[in-house]
Amino acid sequence: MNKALELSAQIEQRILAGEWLPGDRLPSQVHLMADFGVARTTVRESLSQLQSRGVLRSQHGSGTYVNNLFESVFLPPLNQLPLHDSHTQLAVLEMRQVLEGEAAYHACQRASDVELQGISDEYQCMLQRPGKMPVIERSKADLKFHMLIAQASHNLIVASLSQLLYSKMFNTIFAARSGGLLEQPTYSEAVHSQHLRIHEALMNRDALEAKQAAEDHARHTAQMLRQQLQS
Amino acid sequence: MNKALELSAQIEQRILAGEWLPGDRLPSQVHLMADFGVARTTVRESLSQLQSRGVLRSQHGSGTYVNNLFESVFLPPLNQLPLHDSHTQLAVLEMRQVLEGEAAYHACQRASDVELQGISDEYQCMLQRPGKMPVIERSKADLKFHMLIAQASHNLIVASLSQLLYSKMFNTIFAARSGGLLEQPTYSEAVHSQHLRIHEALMNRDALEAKQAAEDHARHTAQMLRQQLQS
DNA sequence: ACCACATAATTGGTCAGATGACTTTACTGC
DNA sequence: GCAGTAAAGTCATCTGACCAATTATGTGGT
Repeated sequence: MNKALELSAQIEQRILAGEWLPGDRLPSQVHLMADFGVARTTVRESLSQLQSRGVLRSQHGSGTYVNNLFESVFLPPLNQLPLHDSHTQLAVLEMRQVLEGEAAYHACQRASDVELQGISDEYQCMLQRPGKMPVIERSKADLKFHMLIAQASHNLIVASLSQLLYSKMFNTIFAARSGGLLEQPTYSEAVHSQHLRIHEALMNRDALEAKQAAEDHARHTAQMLRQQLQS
Repeated sequence: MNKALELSAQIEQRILAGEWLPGDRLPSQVHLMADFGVARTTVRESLSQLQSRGVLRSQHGSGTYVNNLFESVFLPPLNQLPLHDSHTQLAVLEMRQVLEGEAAYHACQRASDVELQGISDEYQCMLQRPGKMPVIERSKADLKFHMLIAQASHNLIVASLSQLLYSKMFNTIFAARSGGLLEQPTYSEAVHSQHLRIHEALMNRDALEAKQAAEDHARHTAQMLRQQLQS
C-alpha cells in the first residue's frame, strides 16, 4: 500500500469515526507530515486525492477543511428549495426536532470529556451576559451551543445534516422573521430553562433525559416559529 | 495557469488534434520533462490529472497510453462513502432508526387515503407469497414498503434522506452481508409481526404507536446487522 | 473602538534527485 | 533456433528543499 494512499485512508477513517467533523480544520500539512512521518509532497498527494473525491477542501493560506457529507449529494436540489415556503419550513422544524434529540442522546454516550467541557463553556458564555449581549451575538452563541452538541454525537450523518440545516436553512428562516422572536421575554425565560436542562443532562451523561430535553426545546422553538408564521 | 495544468492542456490538445491517437504510447516522462522544460514531478502531476479524467492510462514499466475516447463515459461512478466502514454503518443504522419513526409518525398525520391504500397494498403484496418469493424480491418489497411510508410523511427532508440512505447505503450494507440475514427464520417471524404492527398503526392513523413500532423495527434490524457485523 | 501595518502560519507550486519495481529488448550460451 | 539472463528503459514512490501566494493574528497608532 502507498504511503499516500495509507495516509488518505487514515484521514478518511478519522473523519468517518467522527474524530474530525465537517467544518473542522485538519492539522497543517507540516503537522501531518511530522505525525505520519512522510514528506510534505506525500501529504499533499494524499490531500489532493481526498479533495478530488470531495471529502476535503483546501483553502490557500488558511488550512484544509472537512467537507459536509451532503455537500455534493444534497446541495444542488437543496439550493433551489423554496425556504419561504411554509411546508419546507415545517419540514425543517420537524427534522430539527428529531436531530436535536438524537444528537443530545449520542453526545451523552460518546462525547469526550474535552468536548463536554467545550459545550459547558459555551453554555456558560451564553449565561454570562444575559441582557447586554446583542441579539445577533446571542443567536450565534445559541447556534454554536447546538452545533457543538451535534458534533459531539460523533455520528457523521447527524453532524453533517445538523450543520446543513442550521447553516443553510435555519438562519434563513430566522432571518425571514427578522429577529422579533429573539427579543420576546418569553423566549429568554423558557429557552433559558430548557438550555439549563439540556446542559444538566449532558453533564450527567443522562442520554434519555438529554434527548427528551433537546426534543422539548426544539418543539418549543418550532411552536413559537409556527405562531409567527401564522401571524 | 499551472505548469501542470498547461502541460495537461497541451497533451490533451495533441490528442484532440489527432497527433497522439488512442492506443498510442506517449513519450516517456523523462522525455516530456525535457520537451516541456519542467520537472518530472510536474509531468507526473499532469499525467495523473489526465488519468483521473480517463484520458490516459499508465502501465508500470511500459509507458503511458492514450485511452479510447469512450472509455471515460463508461467509467464506474465513484463511490463517495466507504460503506464497509463500521462507523459509517453504525451511523446509518442509528439515523435510520430515527427516520423510520419520524416517517411513520407523520405518515399517520398527513398521508392521504390513497397513499395509505398504496402502503396497504404493498403490505398485502409482501404477505401474499410468504415462502415462494425469492429473497431478492422479498427484499425489494420490504424496501418499497418503507419508502412509501417515508414518502407519505410529506416531509421533504425525511423523504429525501430516507431515499438517499436506502438507495445508496442500506442496500450496500445488506448486500455486503450476502443475504444470510434475510433467510433466517427469526427474521421472517419477528420482522413479520413488526410489519404487521406498523401496518396496523398506520391504518388506524395512530401516530405514536406507529412511531414506536417503526423504531422498534429499525432497532431490531440494526441489532441483527450489528450481530452479523461482529461475527 | 477602529484601522493600518508587520509578522507568522499555512497552502500552492516547483525542482532535483534517489531508490525500487516492472517491462522490454538484446545478448549469451547451448 | 531456443531458453535463460543481463541490461536498458520506463514508471512508481518518496524525500528534502525552496519560494510564492494567501490568510490569520497580533501590534501599535489614531
